[in-house]
Amino acid sequence: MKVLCVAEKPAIAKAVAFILGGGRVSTRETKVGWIKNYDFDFDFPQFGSCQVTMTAVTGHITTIDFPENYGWGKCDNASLFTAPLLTKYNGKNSTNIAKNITDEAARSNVLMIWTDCDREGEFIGYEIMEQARKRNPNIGLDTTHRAHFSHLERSHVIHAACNTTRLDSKAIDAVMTRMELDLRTGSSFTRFLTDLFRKSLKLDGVVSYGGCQFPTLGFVVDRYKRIKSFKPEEFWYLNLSIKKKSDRSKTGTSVTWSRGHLFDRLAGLSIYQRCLEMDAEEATVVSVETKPTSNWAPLPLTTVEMQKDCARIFKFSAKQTLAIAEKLYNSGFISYPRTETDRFPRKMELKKLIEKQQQSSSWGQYASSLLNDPTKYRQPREGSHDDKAHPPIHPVIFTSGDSLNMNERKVYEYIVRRFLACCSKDATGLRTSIKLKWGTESFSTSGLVVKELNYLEVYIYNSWESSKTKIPEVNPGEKVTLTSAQLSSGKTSAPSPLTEPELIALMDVNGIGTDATIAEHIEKIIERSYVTKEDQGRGKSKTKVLIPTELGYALAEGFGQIGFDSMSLTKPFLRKNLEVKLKAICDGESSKEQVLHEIGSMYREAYALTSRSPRILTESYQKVLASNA
DNA sequence: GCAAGGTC
Repeated sequence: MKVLCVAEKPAIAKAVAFILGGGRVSTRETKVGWIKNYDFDFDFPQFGSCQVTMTAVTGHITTIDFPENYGWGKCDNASLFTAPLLTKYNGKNSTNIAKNITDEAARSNVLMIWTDCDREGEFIGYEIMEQARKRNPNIGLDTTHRAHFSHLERSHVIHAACNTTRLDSKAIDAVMTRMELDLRTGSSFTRFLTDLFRKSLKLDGVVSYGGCQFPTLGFVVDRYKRIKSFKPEEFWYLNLSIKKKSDRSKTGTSVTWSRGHLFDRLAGLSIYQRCLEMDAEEATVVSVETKPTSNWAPLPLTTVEMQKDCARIFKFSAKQTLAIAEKLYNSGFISYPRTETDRFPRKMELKKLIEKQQQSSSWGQYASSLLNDPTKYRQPREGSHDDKAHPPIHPVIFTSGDSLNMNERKVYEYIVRRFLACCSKDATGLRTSIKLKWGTESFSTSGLVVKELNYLEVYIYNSWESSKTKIPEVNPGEKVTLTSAQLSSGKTSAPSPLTEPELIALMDVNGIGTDATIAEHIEKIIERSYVTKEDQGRGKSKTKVLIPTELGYALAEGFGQIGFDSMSLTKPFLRKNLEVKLKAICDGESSKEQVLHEIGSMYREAYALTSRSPRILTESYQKVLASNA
């Protein structure tokens, strides 16, 4: 028997081949430099002793498009909602990648899919099968084997090889549905918008619509509008400071009013006067409580967390961070950088990874202490996300960083420190809380004493410090002197423009894009001149913020005025709705045809509305220009 | 010249 195994990426093919081949693997080159064919023997319980070839693709092999006669300007845009679709190779290497599969499959009896165990992986498996059956008619959905694995631990991989199932046709249908809807809606609206803004407003460049681009823009515009419409409000609060009676110093400890802020000055004033009348000199300690507290070590690292942190710590864009992480991955220094998983598989040998970091002159000692001191190490916390395809991001081998540039070194160091931190105990401290009563009002203050830094010793990006000003040592029932008691006022301040980490977080929770694409969508709306990135603040507090351009603002406002059942294209609901329906397909609760019809007709209606009243969009733009003039 | 999803 001859078995052809195909993985989603070359690194997986190599790793699986060397595990199954037990080290006896011969390598053949292909026409595509980075893809190799690995030959070895393996005993599958399903087929007995087999000759195996393991190879890979690099993600999707094919993509969908419209036929020639539906090109830009050659047809009515609305016809794109019903136009026929064709499948074509995705980029110039795909032809050779596909041919390698076809050739190898022609000489094999069995096809076994080793793509990532997620929705897209299932579809890539289907694409591989389609190439394989071209010269091997025995291969089909009901004969193709599917290995299920989520990491590359040896016994897990062998178990996957021996316990194959079939490709999941529901997941394949869900991906087909997504692809078709994205293409039809994206092309129709993009052609319409581009032509409209070119003709009536002489605007250059492409004005694109994409189901992820627009909600991303919407988040930026939303924040901008909140800032624009912000009106500061005055508020009042009791501003109280106290000190122990025996304390001779003049300064007191400021305590926080339980009512927070009052927006009614007279109400504040009457409370203030009542308290003054009751006691203008002292307040009473109600309770003093000292409790152990902890500052939690971080969860295992996901792509989105890495991007948010690198933006916060190093001011890198999400795209820059991912590009650097990809380079570190391709050099073998870190694990696969695109993952949603924030829990390590229980069986994974984390201590072996820590061992490799002992040679570092910066964090090596800490790594050693985790291994040698049993009170230091702990199994990482487990988050609630698991993409069933990749483990959390972690360092694979140590590098001194000699072959890396400065930014690559920073990201590598961050990934190592994050990994060591999540294998560490939480930081611990003692928090003392004091509750006081002055007149009718309650106040509180608290102080922190850090006891053990633990993970913070290695995770230098977070700080948790003992309170600078010591809180007074008082007892319940004790009277304390008021060093000041005033009714103070302040003004609410406007929200800040959206930062990239905030945008990433919004996209993540609203299901806009994936770990691999969030950075691209942000980049895309900048490239389209819908938003710009601007520096805000100076020195250490300098951050980059996202501001909508006139065009971006006008698009969001214009589409907001066109009511599609209150489902504006710039809001995340439509995309979320699509995701929910795709999941329904995967769960067998809906079908490809049903979802294509439901969502497709919604977009067709939206397109009809928009194309019937193009002036809403152009006038929205002119209005923005006029108001900024 | 259009989308979003993989990956190099």
